[in-house]
Amino acid sequence: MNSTLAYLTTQLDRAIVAALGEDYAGTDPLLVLSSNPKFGDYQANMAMGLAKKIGQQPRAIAQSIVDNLDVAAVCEPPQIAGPGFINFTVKPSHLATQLQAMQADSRLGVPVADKPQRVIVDFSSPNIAKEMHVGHLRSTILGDCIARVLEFRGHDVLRLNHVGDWGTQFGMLILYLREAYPQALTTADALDLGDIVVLYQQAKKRFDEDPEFKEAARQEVVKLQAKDPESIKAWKLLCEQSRREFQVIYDRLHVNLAERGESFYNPYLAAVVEDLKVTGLLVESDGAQCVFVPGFTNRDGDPLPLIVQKTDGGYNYATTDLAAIRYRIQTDKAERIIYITDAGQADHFAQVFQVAKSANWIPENVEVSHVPFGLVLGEGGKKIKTRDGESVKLKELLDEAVDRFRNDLEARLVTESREETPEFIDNSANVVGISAVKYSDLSQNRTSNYIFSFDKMLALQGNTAPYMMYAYVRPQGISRRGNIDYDSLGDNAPIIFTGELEINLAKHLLQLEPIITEIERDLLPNRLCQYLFELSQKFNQFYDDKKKYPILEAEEPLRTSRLILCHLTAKALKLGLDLLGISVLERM
RNA sequence: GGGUGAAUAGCUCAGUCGGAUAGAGCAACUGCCUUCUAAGCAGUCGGUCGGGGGUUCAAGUCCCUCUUCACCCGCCA
Repeated sequence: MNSTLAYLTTQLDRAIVAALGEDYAGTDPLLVLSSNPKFGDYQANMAMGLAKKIGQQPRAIAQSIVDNLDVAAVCEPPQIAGPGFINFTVKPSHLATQLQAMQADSRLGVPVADKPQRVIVDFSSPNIAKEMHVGHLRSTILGDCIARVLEFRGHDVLRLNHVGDWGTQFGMLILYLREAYPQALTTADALDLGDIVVLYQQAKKRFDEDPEFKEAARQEVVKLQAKDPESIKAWKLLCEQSRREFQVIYDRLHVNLAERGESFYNPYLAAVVEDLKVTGLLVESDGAQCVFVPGFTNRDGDPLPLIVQKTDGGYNYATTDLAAIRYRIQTDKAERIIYITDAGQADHFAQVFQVAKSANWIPENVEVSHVPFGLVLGEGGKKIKTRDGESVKLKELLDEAVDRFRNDLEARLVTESREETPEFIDNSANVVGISAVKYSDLSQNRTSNYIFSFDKMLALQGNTAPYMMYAYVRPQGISRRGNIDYDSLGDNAPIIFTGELEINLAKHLLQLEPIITEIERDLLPNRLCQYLFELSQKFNQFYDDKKKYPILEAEEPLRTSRLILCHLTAKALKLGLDLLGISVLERM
């Protein structure tokens, strides 16, 4: 908790006891950030709720609490307003003290978690023998951001890529390749991944239409599961080729994660079914081994099973997910497991978690959560597709963002008569293009569907990556222009406020810590984006009023004070963007 | 049919534990560069928070109901 908030909570608790008696000790003061700056910085809302209980007017209750309240070390005298709100305004002297502490702290006042946890973030998870497409974007970007926030807070994070590298799909692909292009099964890189994807689609069509092919594909899966050397060799070739292609994308996105695909859990699948049998949860239904848990029904209203072993003896993804939960808890010692997949899988995960709980596989101290996200849609809210109706490849989407920004930049350089090297243009386009794609996704509440728009994400104004990156470039420009080494400004220089815009900026800087701990809990990166956007706006307002707030031209000690505000803003923006997985540029 | 989620300004979206007069950005219009990058800033315009009921001192937020949309619903993942 933010130290100001903690202080006010403590003092309010004392005042409540002094005013209303020991019975009211521990009453939640309902202390929150003010809804409107004109009401100050914080407001306590408990007086209205206490009114009926105590039988007094809420304003009278608020008054008696304020009469017993001592917050003079931090705040101006509290004000009672409206029906009984208690409003607090933080003293500039306290802001200055806190900013100095922030300046002296390499973590900008964001402490390491009290109890670091072993956390697994399961994200990205593309399928082998398919190309990464727009559908993998959100999981990859959100997962990376969430992992970064947890890592920054000192948690021991294991980032896992649960790739689809097993199952029915491989039977049909291997079978089809044997007919259509047998070299692909024995020779590395005999086909481009793109061709394999096309062949996969043909195989899938055949699988759906031709019962004989379907049965033969099942036999191929059996061979693969039985570790038939030829099948295993083909499987490994396909996985290796896909893995290299995925890595190209991850490198471009600066995303790190460890591949641990579905096949990893194969040795543990039989035990899952066996243990479910022992616990008495396993039921045979239409030849399949199932678990029924309450609350899940099918379209006829009958109980919906979680099938853990198919009629043909094979296992499916539910079995793999159960085995993965067990492995992650028992072997990886995870205390928090986070699955970042689309909202369409919510029912599946709810069911899998429920089964795991029923089987007592999830101890009290372990939290398992599905972090769902909405679909990526094209403009107009329709499914995003190419002209041919195919899903858009991630590579092409990133290329287009980079190209569009490069064109914008080059046009701007011409109109501004600026000369920049090809390396500068190239690097800027790459960093801004990729950042724009990431930021536009992260800046929306992940739970809703997201309309993908190059024009909006690359816009130079508004809540976009370019705007934020530009806000960072400005304080960096000041340090260059003034030959200032921000790091040698020292930790003890006085912070002086001469106006409202400076104070607004200072107050916002100090909200970094509560925002980050909030995201650690709620896993909603858009809150961080909102914070950074507002920080950028507040800095720009301060920066823009050159007459009232000169920086390099100011007299000491004001000059150093303002340079510290610039430095803190730059550091907060850089840290915040880094937690989003976005790099900054020193010059744009 | 059942389940889940959504519906807020012309468009794209925020809205924290229920708190004061519902906020941004875009678009449209108006101002501001001799001076740290104007990729910026200031301002104007724009709302029955899908409809109806309820709970509450207080509802965009909680409950019920209706409408519309999206996604999911036995051996794919």
